[in-house]
Amino acid sequence: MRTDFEFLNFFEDFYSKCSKVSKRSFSKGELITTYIEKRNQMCVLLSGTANLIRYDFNGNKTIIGHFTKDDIFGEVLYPTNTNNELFVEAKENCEVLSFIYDNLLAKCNHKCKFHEELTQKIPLLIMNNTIKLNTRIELLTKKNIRDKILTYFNILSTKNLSKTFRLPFTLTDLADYLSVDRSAMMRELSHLKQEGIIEKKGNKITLRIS
Amino acid sequence: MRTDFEFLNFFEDFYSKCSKVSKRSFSKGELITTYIEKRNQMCVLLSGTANLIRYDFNGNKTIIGHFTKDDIFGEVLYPTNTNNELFVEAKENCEVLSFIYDNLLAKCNHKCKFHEELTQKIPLLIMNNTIKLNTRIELLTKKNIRDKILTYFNILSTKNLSKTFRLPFTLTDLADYLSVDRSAMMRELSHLKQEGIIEKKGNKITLRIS
DNA sequence: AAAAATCTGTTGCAAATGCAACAAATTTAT
DNA sequence: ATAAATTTGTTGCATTTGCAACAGATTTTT
Repeated sequence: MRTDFEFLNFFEDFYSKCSKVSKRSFSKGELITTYIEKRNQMCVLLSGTANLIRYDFNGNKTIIGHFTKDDIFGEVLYPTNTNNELFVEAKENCEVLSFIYDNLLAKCNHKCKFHEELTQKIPLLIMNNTIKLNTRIELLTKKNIRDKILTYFNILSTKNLSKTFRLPFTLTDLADYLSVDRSAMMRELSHLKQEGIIEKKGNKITLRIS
Repeated sequence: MRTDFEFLNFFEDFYSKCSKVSKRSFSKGELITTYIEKRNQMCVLLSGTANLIRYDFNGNKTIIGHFTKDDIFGEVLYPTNTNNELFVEAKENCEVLSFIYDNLLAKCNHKCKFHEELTQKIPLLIMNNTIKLNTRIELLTKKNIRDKILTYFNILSTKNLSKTFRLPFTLTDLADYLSVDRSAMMRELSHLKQEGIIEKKGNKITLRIS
């Protein structure tokens, strides 16, 4: 459970007072929203985890995004010029705030405090989202699996101020996140272990060489 | 030259009136900024093009980002937890607006109109940036070069409302953008031409099959 | 507590990709 | 107008990767 951004907690208290924002709960496996309709929807994930999933023409499933607390998603953040079908699916039970972005920016007829605060916080939310996207791009642009893994581990290590850290993903999800074949990633992890570059016990990793 | 976002033109008129924002010009090849210092800098590219470049431990150069008019960049948008050296380099002559993000949000002591408008427009700028990043991620998560190329061409085709469109990159830059080896991409382009899926004359591409 | 589902770990093999190196074409600088 | 630099296009080869198919371990559900 992440605790680095607590600023969203006020949602709990105020959400019911604003007519332009709705809060809903979803059970594991449920469809939260699609990116098919063009309506400028934006969502904020208050709790739980969810995946942004793409099914391409061959029916291949890819996890393009993985959302946790305080993450934003919704078709307003996504270009409409791709022909894919995009779905957001609850991976665990979720609470989700959703609204139409343009409506939110227009002034709320109730002048509610919640509305005002949410509007103010949106840039920060988008900013955090941007940082996440940039991180992901940095990883995805690495040319081989080894570099993707090591770069990602370095990021976790730096974040945790320690050479030892806990993986926030299952290995299956990690392969999706790095957009590589799982077995190929496992093979590379084995090599890294054999070469003494990393140690791995359960989901605890230790970097032996920076 | 892009014309889809004209809202930044007002910068020309007002920038000199706000002490918190500076405007500078850079010649082709010049270093615009680095992402090394932590100071929450944000920049807006008013004209020209620039690249975000990473040099990794091996000295390999990768273009992680390509900026055109109205794009934003700066270390405030980028996580500080990677050990890379990141530079923004002018690819053509550029005009760049730069400011410290936190300072901008604090009220300008001159209450200038420019400051107010810029602050208001920032969410939109970040939003457009997010859309670009999401597009890039969608491309980068494709498993092979052919899919990356075809998806990218589909996006251009949809944007242009035509099966024929002009490549906004040189092929060398396109390979960087898709993060694949240039010669491997050229090989795949040849196959696509041979199979009649695309036609290519200069930088004009025509899709024969959607 | 048992059954079902998911995740981890491994391997052989075919296909895709990156790398290196080069020549021709095109663009930019002098 | 010529020289220099960059881009395009191609190929052979070694390496990396994805795919398929398992078995065992772990987690979740009933």
